[in-house]
Amino acid sequence: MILSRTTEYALSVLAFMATRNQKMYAAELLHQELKIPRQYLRRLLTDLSKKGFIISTRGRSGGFVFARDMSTINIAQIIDALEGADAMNTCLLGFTACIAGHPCAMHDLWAESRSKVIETLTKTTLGDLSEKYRKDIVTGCL
Amino acid sequence: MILSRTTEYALSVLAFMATRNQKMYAAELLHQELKIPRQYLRRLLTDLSKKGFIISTRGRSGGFVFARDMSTINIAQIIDALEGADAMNTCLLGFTACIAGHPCAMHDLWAESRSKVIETLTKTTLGDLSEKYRKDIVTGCL
DNA sequence: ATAAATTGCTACCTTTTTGTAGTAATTAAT
DNA sequence: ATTAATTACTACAAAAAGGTAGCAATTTAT
Repeated sequence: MILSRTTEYALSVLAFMATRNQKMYAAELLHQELKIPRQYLRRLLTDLSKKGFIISTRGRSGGFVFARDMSTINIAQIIDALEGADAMNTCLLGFTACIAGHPCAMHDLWAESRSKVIETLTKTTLGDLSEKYRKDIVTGCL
Repeated sequence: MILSRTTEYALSVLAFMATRNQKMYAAELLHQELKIPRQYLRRLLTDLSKKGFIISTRGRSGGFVFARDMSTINIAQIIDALEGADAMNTCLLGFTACIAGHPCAMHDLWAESRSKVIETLTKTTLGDLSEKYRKDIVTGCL
C-alpha cells in the first residue's frame, strides 16, 4: 500500500485544487500551502498538465486549472498516470509467471483484496472530495 | 499497491521455502531457482535472519531454515519487517496532518479498503501457502 | 591438516527518485 | 516599451534503492 512520494504529491495537489473553490492556482501558492519543494512541484504540475488533468496558463496571472470536470477524474486514474497503469496488477509474491491459470498461493485472496481497493479508488472522484469538503464532512488536513 | 522490489524478493524467497518441503535452503539454490541477483539475495537472507524469520547456518552443508513454525509467520509481518510497520498507515492523499479527528476527504473510504487488505495479509500465513501448494490448489509460479 | 562449501561483512558501483538552480518564454499591468 | 508574474525547460546534485565483487569466518568431508 505504498505510493511513491511523487504520486502522493500529485494527489495532494489535485485534492487541494478540488476542495478549495478557486479557479486558478499558481505553483507558488500550491508550494506554500502544501510545502512541496518548489521546483519539484513545478515539474510535477507541468507533468500533470501533459497528462491531461490540468491546463497551464503562462504569464502574469497564469497558473493551473482543471482540464475537465472534477467529477470525471477519479483517484485511480491519477495513480495510474503516475505509477503506471498496471502497477497494481503484479503478483504479490513477486512471481512473474503468476497468472490466473497458473496462480501463486496468494493469487485469489490477493486479487479479491486488490479489486476492492481499485473499486474504491475508481469510484471516488475529485468531485466527491470537493463535495465532502464543501459540506464540512472532512477537513483540508493542512 | 506497490511493494519495493526487495520486499517482493523477500516474499518470493519465504513463499518458495514454505512451499517446497525441504528443511534447509542454500542461497545459491534460491538464487538459481528464483533468479534473484546472487549477492543481493545473500544480503537479503542475512537480513531476514536478523529479523527472525529464518536461521542461518554457516559452513559446508549450511543454509537457511525457518526460525519458527510457518503457521506463525503471516504475510503482513513480512511486509512490515521490510517496509516499516506503518508504511500502510499513511494518508492516501499524502497529508501529514490527516488523522481520525481531522480527516482528509479520502480518510474513511481509504481506511476501510486498507483494513480489508491488512486483514487478508494478516490472516494468511506461510503455513497456509504451504498447504495450498501441497494440495495442488496452486502452483509455484516458476 | 586440508580442501570445499557455505554464510557474513565491507566497500564500491549503477540506476532511480527526489530536490535545486538558473534561464528562456509568455502574458498582463502599467 | 517596460516591468512583473508567471510557466517551461535544461542541467545538475543529493539521496535512496538495487546490484556486484571479493575476502573473511565457519563448518563439514576427506
